[in-house]
Amino acid sequence: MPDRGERIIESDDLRKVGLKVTHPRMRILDILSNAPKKHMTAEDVYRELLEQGDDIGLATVYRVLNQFETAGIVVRHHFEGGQSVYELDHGGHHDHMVCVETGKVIEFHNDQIERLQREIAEAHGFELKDHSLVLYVRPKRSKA
Amino acid sequence: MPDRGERIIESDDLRKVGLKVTHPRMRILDILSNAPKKHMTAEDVYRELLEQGDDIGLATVYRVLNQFETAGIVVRHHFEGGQSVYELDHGGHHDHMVCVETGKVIEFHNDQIERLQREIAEAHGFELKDHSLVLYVRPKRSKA
DNA sequence: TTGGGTGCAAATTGTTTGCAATTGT
DNA sequence: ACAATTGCAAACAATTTGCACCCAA
Repeated sequence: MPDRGERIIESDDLRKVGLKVTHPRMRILDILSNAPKKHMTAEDVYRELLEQGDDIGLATVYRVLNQFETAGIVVRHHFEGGQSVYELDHGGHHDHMVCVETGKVIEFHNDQIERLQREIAEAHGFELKDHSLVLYVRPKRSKA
Repeated sequence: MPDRGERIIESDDLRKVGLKVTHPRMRILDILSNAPKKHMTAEDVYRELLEQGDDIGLATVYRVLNQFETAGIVVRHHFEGGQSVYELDHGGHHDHMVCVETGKVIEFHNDQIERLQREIAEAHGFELKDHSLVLYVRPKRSKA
């Protein structure tokens, strides 16, 4: 099976963006790559590190995540509820759907919506630089 | 000209939702109704109150805005950049476009996008409860 | 009168930063 | 060796909360 853009990020990717290959950075990359949840808060990552026996400070987690964001290795999202959530940036842009009951995050992409957004911005004399779309959903009731 | 849903919110609206008609609440409603910016942060409202000579605490502004949100009198948005912004809820739903250069906020509504969102949620076995769409734009360059 | 409302200061929450010690290269 | 990186604690920013006093109903 051809890998669908799920390329694993490794040491070279860090060097490439001018970041030294340190233990904390590699561990955080590993967590982000292998964790069951693709979208994690800084605290999530921190707790996971502790559980795996790594003694890395929360401040470092924040610093590293910021550097990764700047380097384009992770994307930061601001869903409702204060904390930022981070996810590895595998390239393909997508939007999110958050289940308000389970908290589960589903990714999706819709070309038509993307195009409409661009058109709307244009129509108002603007150029679309970026956007944020989050659908808050709940499981379709069987009959309730 | 028929008023296009720009109904002014008054004392009765507060009583209706079980909130006493107090000076701070009325003043904040007034600011929200007559301010040049329709989208304000708690600090924006607070500063405006001070400028108008009202001596109302910042904590009260936050408390009142929260009560208003719960009561459905205002809507709270989380654009990029920490602070929450509030705007009077005049009923009609709309999304936002934020100019990353001037900070200006433009409202828009697009039925097609609304419909697509509902369809996407359905297609994933969910029911759309709410959504948040913000376009980050910049003035279309003349030639730069 | 009286329970909700307010101001102020102190407490929280999420995140950033200063600095001395540590570590990749 | 030397600059980059980390850990820890202190600093921050936005928002919330405890409590004694105050005011709308």
